[in-house]
Amino acid sequence: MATIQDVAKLAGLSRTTVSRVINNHPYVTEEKKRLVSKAMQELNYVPNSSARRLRRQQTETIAVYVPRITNPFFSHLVEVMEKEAAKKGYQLILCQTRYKKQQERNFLELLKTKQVDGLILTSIENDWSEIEPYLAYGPIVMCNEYNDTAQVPIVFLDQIKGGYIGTKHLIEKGYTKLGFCTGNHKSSRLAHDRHMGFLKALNEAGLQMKDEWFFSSTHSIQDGKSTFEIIKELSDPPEAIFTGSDEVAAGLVKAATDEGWKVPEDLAVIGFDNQPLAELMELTTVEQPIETIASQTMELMIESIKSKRKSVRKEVLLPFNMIQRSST
Amino acid sequence: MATIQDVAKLAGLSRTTVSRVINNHPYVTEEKKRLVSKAMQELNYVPNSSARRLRRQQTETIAVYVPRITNPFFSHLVEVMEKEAAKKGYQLILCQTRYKKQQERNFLELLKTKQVDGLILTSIENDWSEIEPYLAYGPIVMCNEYNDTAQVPIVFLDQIKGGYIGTKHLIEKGYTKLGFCTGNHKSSRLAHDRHMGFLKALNEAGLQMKDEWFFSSTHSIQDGKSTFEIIKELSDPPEAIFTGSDEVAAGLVKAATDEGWKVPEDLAVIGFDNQPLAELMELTTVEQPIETIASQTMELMIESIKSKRKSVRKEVLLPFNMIQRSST
DNA sequence: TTGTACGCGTTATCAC
DNA sequence: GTGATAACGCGTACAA
Repeated sequence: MATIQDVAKLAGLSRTTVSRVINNHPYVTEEKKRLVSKAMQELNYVPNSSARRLRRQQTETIAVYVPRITNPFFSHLVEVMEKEAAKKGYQLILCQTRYKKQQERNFLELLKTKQVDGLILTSIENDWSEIEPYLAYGPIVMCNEYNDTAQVPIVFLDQIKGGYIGTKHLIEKGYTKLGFCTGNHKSSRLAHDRHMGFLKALNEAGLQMKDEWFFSSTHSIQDGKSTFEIIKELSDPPEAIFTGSDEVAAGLVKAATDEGWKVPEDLAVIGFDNQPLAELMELTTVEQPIETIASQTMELMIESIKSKRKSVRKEVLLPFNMIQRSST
Repeated sequence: MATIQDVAKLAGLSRTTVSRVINNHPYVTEEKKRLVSKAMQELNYVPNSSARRLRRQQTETIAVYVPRITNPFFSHLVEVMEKEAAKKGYQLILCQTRYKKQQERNFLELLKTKQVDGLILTSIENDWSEIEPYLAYGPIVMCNEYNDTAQVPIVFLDQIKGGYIGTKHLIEKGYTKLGFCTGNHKSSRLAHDRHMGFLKALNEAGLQMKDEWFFSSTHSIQDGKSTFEIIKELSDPPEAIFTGSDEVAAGLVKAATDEGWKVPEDLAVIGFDNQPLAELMELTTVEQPIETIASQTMELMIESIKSKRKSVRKEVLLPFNMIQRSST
């Protein structure tokens, strides 16, 4: 492995000059530049990045926390982030917290041990108070998570609005008996907000909702199918369902059509996320602007790294899109 | 930021001793160990990983190349790899080649500049001759890609067999008119092999195939739907279709049932991968043992890093599973 | 415009 | 058992 020293020797110059050429410093004669370049080529030289990191005290690497990369929402987020990061010369380290507090805490050490310049959190398992101290070691940006007090940039969606516009859409289509499916209702701020939006739209329209039209702990395709099994037994079933997820919506539609129900005539369904599934099942869905969230987040991250200022709170609120297909 | 020097000073010992404690070297008195630990805690000290990397000449980081992380096959692969890597104290850098030669070549510099200890390739865009020279800088392991000559560990599936068992299944179910969908037929070894397996099963059963039952450049759900549009116009349509992808299979089934065809009575379809889509549409599919591929690959990678021997060829061949559902 | 010399934070080597 | 000291490879203040 050739070092900068070897290049210097071959070029008959000092290490300093070689370093200057590598880093495009001014005050180097064209002639010496050529000499250095030639020597570098000849020796197949590349700067050693570990040494650079130590010297410059930065790594050009960013850690991204996701619960699991197989979740299409997060993989899409990461896809765009990696692209944006690469464009600006940064690498991405993938950290899957697997919804575990301990796992998340382990990864925090990356920032402390200077293995990365910053942290992007797309989901948070621990209390903010656990994470806050690490701000001392480098910037943190939150993405798609919300916290009232954290003094960091936050890029997020107004999930109340998301619930609202989806529900409003159903109401405008003329449905009056609306059902609601949600995931982990109690713990998640996100699920809670969507529910608020749902209720707000209901209130505005003066609609009532039956308790038996509320379904919690629905996450998967299978959950959607099971939910339909319950619905079809109801004496007074809902006409339309707001689901917080395309998976659940897809399961509902599949089970319903298998049973001979017509969608949307017998049962309308609206999903969330606009995943490939939604296209397949022709689901109307509330689309989250994933590409924008991701690129904005990355931009704020790199900005924070470069500015080296104290972290400050900054909220970036992004809008949703309704994608209408044939399920409503 | 506290350094090892600060700890030494506070503990009233030398850097050497502190380093010994950190790295669990023998020959340190219990008493001094305690002293050092106390000082470390007090200063909230963590070893600087850049300095460590420079000194030890290794990074405990592995780069994983995938075309795009949003492809469920690759995200599943990466999910498991990250998990295995973390278990053994390694980080993963995500590199999306986006099916571009240039992009792939850019990432190769990671190995050369010592930013990672090794490379895992789950797809290859460039000729092997482009990549081979980088073996001088660190180990490379291939995963789900095949190459005849590369002197590296290769973990892969016998795609000929994959095509064969899927087709055999259709034949055993009694179908005799078999169609075939493939992606990028000409360039990809993988697609080519599956086709070979398909033909082998056909031959063994003494079956003939019509040219019009062969569909190339099919990748997406939409392609599956379009393929059905062609099939339904044929005067002599196939009874069953082998597709190289659950997406295509799902699109086919969706379009067919929408048109009032019964699956599998009017048209049987078999997918590939066992993605969530396959469960939703109740697709029979050929499952690739993704978790095994991923963990075996990671194991070989870490082994290669640790052994520091010259890279040698080693083939690990893994079997498929048939998952039978109601589409056949 | 170029070179000298020092430091980034660790760990390995060798003395004691 | 413990402690100087010298690398690891690079960048930069300062001097020339």
